[in-house]
Amino acid sequence: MPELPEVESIRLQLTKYVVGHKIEKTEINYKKCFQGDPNKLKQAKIGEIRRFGKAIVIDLNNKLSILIHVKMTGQLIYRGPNLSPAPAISDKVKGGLGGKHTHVVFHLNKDAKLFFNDYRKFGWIKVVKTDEVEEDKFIKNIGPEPFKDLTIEYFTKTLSKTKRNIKSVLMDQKVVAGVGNIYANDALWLSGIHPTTPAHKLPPEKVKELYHAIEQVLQRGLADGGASENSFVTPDGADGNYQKHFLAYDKKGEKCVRCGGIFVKDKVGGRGSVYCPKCQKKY
DNA sequence: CATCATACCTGTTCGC
DNA sequence: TGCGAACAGGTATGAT
Repeated sequence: MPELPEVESIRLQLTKYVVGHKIEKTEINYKKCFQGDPNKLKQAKIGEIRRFGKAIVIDLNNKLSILIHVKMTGQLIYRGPNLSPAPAISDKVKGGLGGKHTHVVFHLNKDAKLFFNDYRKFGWIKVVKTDEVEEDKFIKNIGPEPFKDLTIEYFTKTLSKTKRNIKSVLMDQKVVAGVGNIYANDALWLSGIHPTTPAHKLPPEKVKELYHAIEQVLQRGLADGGASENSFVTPDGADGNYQKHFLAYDKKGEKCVRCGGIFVKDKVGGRGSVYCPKCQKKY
């Protein structure tokens, strides 16, 4: 569920469902994904839910916070009285809730539960002091947030300083927080830029177009509640909708609606990249 | 220092 | 159909 719109959808739903609940017990079935002392969470009340790039932060009323990164296939799913009627669990939740891919269960008061599922086991949860969230090694490395502190000036300056291909730069969390493979593919298509273009070769007007394209595709993803192409589900257990509106991602072999070219898929920066070779220009 | 390749896992899809 | 290879939305780490 990984990118900004997906994680923000998680944050919004968690804010609706788990804020105010108390953690009664933390059940850990896969120790490697959990850092910190789960016993310290006992009886803590859940306060604000924050997001830093693709990371979720759950603040508790005992000066501790729970940091969560779902990586590619992690899922946070709430079942309890704040969700009624609860939608059916999507079949993307492999093994269901409490099955072999459920690594952590936060047992909350009022018979509620928050499940952490992750069949690929890349995701992690850690307990840190709320005061020290911003100093956390992972959080500290996250760059400016789109719609907040990502400015065109900073973006232009950063791109001018690197020779890496623009696709890798977009997915670099230090450059822009929250952009991953789907939205990088779509933003590059929207701005008509070839993914292997060296970042520093982009003319200023193209950088500007790309900047706006990033915000546009993220905005669309947010409006759709994220993309459920693979394993993403929202905490109510349902799917998002952005997968119905992909611009380039997952369109290999299909016709480009802008120029009629055929989308191709290459590996760029170690990841699959879909683009239209006819109208996405390399600089 | 900057950049690239690989590893971490398991489930699904692709190609012969 | 069957079976192995390649791949999947991310990031840390080690190599170059």
